[in-house]
Amino acid sequence: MKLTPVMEKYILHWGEMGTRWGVNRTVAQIHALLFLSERALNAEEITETLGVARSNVSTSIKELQSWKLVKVVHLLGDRRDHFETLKDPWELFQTILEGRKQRELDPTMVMLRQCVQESAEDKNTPDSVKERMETLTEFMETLDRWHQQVSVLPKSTLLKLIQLGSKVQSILGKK
Amino acid sequence: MKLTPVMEKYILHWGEMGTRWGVNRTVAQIHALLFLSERALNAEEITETLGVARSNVSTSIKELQSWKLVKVVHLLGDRRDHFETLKDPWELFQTILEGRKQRELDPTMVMLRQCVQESAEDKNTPDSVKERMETLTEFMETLDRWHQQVSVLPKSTLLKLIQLGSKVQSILGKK
DNA sequence: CAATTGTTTCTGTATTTACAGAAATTACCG
DNA sequence: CGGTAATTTCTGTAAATACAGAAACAATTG
Repeated sequence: MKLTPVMEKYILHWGEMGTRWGVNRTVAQIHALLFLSERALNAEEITETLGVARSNVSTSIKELQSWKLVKVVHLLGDRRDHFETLKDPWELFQTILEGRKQRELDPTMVMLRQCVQESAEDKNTPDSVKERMETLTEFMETLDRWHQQVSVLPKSTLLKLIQLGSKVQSILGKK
Repeated sequence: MKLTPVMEKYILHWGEMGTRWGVNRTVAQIHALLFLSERALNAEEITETLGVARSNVSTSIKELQSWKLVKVVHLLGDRRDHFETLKDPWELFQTILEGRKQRELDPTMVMLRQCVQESAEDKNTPDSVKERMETLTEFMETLDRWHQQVSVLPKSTLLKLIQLGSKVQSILGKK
């Protein structure tokens, strides 16, 4: 696939940011490429366009699939896998948020619950520590419940909520 | 500072997760330690408790300060800096969110605006690509405005909003 | 204005992560 | 059931990151 300078700029930047987002450069670059591409691309095309090893593309796509950001499609008369990504920014955002929650929050919530449990019958751990762990656990669980409920709302509702901005305050006040 | 097994577990886990959160182990461990600690700790105490090099503590604290997660306090009759962190989960969450936005979103928004500008008078870049970049830019700017407005709302309002969960839908409907 | 105490920056090493190229595996076709 | 195309896994190397210990720097006090 041929890239114009702007496209190249976009892909390179996305790649740089990838490391900050918790994925490696190639993973992020592939995502950027697929995001800009009008059609699904096969591994070979990705390899050539980005100038990375074929194996690297394979591994990176698996990673993107684990994030549910890329899916396979097939074209009639072509044996090769073709890949495409979500094009809608909102869906993209939700998917990434979900992935990050799973990787960055869920394990901690498990650990916190264990800590709260274990510390219950623990005479040595100061009460202040126990309390702090409990407060944090509860906060994260509240946040989690909120996320669960909100994530299933229709996109239009969420968009409305976001457009509302700080005006939610008045609406909440009335409640 | 003496650690009980639960505290150790918490700190070690926090350290492991740190890498996923975009900071290194020591940075995250120090944050965990300060979060559990009842009083502000000096660098020496942190060094001993965590068993890391003094210099490492110094660098890590600077990093935590750049996140606005740690601040210095002084005790009467003690020349040494003492460090403490936010204890309120909600404030913690907001601060981390703010830091991540700055590091992970703001640079991309700058880049996107440039791309949109540059592609305006660009004959080679396909329209579909331009449109996709524009849509993404607008989405991120909407999200950004929302964040700006919401971040200044009082904690109580936000907590109310979160407790509400999917019930916002009915309230929005009425609007 | 030495001596002491506290803090930061520098330097080299160890660890981790990313990735290319080769080898192996799998799927498909005549 | 060979043969070929497509994909994945393996292996070694390169690059990036984390960190200890040393050196340098700064501030405070008698």
